Amino acid sequence: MRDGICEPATSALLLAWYDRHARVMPWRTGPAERAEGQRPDPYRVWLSEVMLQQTTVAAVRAYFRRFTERWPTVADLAAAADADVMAEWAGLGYYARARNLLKCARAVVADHGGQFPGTEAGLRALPGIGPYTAAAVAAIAFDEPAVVVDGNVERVVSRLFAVEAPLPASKPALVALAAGLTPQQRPGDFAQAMMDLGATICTPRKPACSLCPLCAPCAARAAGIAADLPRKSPKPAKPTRRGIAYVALRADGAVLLETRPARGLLGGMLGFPGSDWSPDPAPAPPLDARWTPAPSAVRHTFTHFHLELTVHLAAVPQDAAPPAAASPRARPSAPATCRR
DNA sequence: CATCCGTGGTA
DNA sequence: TTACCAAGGAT
Repeated sequence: MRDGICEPATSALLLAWYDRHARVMPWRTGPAERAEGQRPDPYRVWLSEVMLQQTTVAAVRAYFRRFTERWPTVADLAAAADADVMAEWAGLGYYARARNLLKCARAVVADHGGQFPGTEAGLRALPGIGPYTAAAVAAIAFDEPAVVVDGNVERVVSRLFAVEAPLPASKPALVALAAGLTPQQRPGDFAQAMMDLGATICTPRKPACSLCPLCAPCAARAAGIAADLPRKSPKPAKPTRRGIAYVALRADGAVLLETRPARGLLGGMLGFPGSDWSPDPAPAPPLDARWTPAPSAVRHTFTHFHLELTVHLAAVPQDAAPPAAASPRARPSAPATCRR
């Protein structure tokens, strides 16, 4: 962060708006607490920022509450069993975040005496903390004037300065422009204000420019192209993969699940045994039984491909056991019933 | 640089 | 129904 090139007028406009319109969220400290000089808890800020990576506030709220109730401190989380954390994260997506969450908590306890590093560089060195999260935690929890750039900030800045070059190539230019806006005072509030603005007013489609505190200085608004920015380079189309999932039902209600390999797609999560996912999957039943295919397939779309799963069902006896190597790397789970 | 990695909401 | 989008990081 360099000093001397900020734009006080714009950041002041935004902070004044934030003081009136900041959204209330469980990981934020209220104005009253801050008036008494309290800083946000770095553990809660970090946890919320990791959960919020590519994930909406609405989806995160319940998960954040459950995590902080079950593991109130980073030391509590560091002492948790892997399977408990993965199970608590189930449904939130991007499961590498949960694996790195545990690694990070354990590194904070083992290498930093249970206290999060207070600098951007120190945070950046921890697992699962990249440029965005390091800057966000440094600014919000430690009052460091770090340059916080997420998807919201990219959008706000590209419009404010009418940057027409497409993402992702324009990212460095947008970061430089954001650096010029970032104030030395209240950098954490500024960062959250930019993100609140992007989430509620400077939205991807139909931005509410008439309500925007930065309407006056906004170049895209003046040029009538706010809704067209930021431009983005076209993305390749998603291919379709197919597969077979085997659901073995026991009379007592238990279902056969396996723990997936620790890395890769859905790594470390529980799942049904199944075939590979490819254009032409080979059948791979986990045990001998009278498998009956379900009439219609289950469709799901991941980040980069469509999946069409055919479900095969079978009732199995109480003492049924899959061969030790039913699946090359996955391992059978203890008998389980699904919660969701 | 590009690619891989979920899920739910929305137009 | 489809495509895009959301407080990204690791490799």
